[in-house]
Amino acid sequence: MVKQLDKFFESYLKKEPLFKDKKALQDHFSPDSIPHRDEQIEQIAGMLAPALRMEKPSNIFCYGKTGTGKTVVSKYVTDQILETSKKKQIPLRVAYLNCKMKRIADTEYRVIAQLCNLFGNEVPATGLPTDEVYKSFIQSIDNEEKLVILILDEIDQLVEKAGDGILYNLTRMNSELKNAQISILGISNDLLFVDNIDPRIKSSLSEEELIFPPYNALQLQDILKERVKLAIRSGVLEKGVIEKCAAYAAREHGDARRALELLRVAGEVAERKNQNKICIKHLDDAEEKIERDRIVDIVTTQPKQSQLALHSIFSLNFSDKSLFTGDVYEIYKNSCGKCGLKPLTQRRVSDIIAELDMLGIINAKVISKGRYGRTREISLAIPEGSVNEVKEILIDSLNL
DNA sequence: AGGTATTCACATGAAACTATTCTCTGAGTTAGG
DNA sequence: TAACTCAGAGAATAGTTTCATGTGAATACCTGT
Repeated sequence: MVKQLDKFFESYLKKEPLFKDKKALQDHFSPDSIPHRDEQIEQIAGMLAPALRMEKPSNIFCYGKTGTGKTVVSKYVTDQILETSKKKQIPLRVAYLNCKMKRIADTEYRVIAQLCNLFGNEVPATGLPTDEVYKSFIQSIDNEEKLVILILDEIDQLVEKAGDGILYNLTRMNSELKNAQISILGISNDLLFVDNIDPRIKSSLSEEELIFPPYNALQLQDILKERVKLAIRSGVLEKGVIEKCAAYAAREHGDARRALELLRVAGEVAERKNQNKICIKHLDDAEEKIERDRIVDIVTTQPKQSQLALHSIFSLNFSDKSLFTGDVYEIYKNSCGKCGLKPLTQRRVSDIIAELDMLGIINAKVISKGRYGRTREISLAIPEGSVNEVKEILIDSLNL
């Protein structure tokens, strides 16, 4: 056994790796060139350029679906402008904040606290009144004349969770600042986002708007080719893989991130299977694996109560009859005792079911059964193959 | 038959509560001068 | 007297509970032919 393993590792090392630099296919990689986004780059650059003359740039707002290059472009442009400003000794600062980061920057307090920390003013994670943190933030940037460009990524998530008060306060902050000035560059995945915020905020926040259209298959190919050059050893890719990969991703509203992930996972699959080529078949495997991983990840990270609710749904799903909230709640209540959880109210379970629907684990559609009331019709939304795996996870985690 | 009214079984919203984590403050305590 | 400790008051936040209100269409109930 040991000898075999020994051999395995040795042959692993001897083998030519498929990847040259896997980083180039990963999420946070910032490429040197961004194909098919010249227009947006130019526009943002133009909008931010006044900063180099110490004039406050307009607030900018970028929309576009996921994986259309909003973040990459923003980072790229701000990096460049930062470099220039350094050369010319212009006091310009850029702060990037992803508002989706759980427990880091997803509430008003935490966003401001993060900003404080970014500007070197340590602020505790809790215990302080919010306006105290604002004061601290103002103090930390207003000590000298400078411009601050604030990139708020996934700003829609933030507003959804914490309301639009932050945006109001941030836009208003400029009038309180004596020396420094803040410009906001908001990035949103939700195209309808601005319609739901206070018009006053809207007008001050999106003085300039920018739309990132989805990539089409050809453009995705260009992006992939670009990255493949950096990431994968030449000759490893079978012909047609890039095309297929781009086609897959184009089908899903032109998401470049998805395309890159798909290619990376395909490579990993091929590597694990000990093959020296990445071929089209691996793409299918990759797609499956990504989906499976996503589900497993979601399920394992759910809180116990949600897991139990999910388990109840699973145990009822055998019968082909449609499944309603009431049924699930009954089973749920009964199972609570078994694994020592305090049963929640139906109100809460109803919300949990809605959450599970949002996560794409189940389908829960609100229907009216006329005389027999209104409820959610629930069914599973995960592929047959994963059902058992998920069940195992649930049983394990709830020790049923 | 055709039209209106009921009614069910939850959905959906808002507000209030609970528990946890953490800061700040000031009273009381301690140790050293 | 300065330094330290420790309890209590406040905050932020997540996760719920409580209370109130909303809702779509299958039935029940009329109505007039």
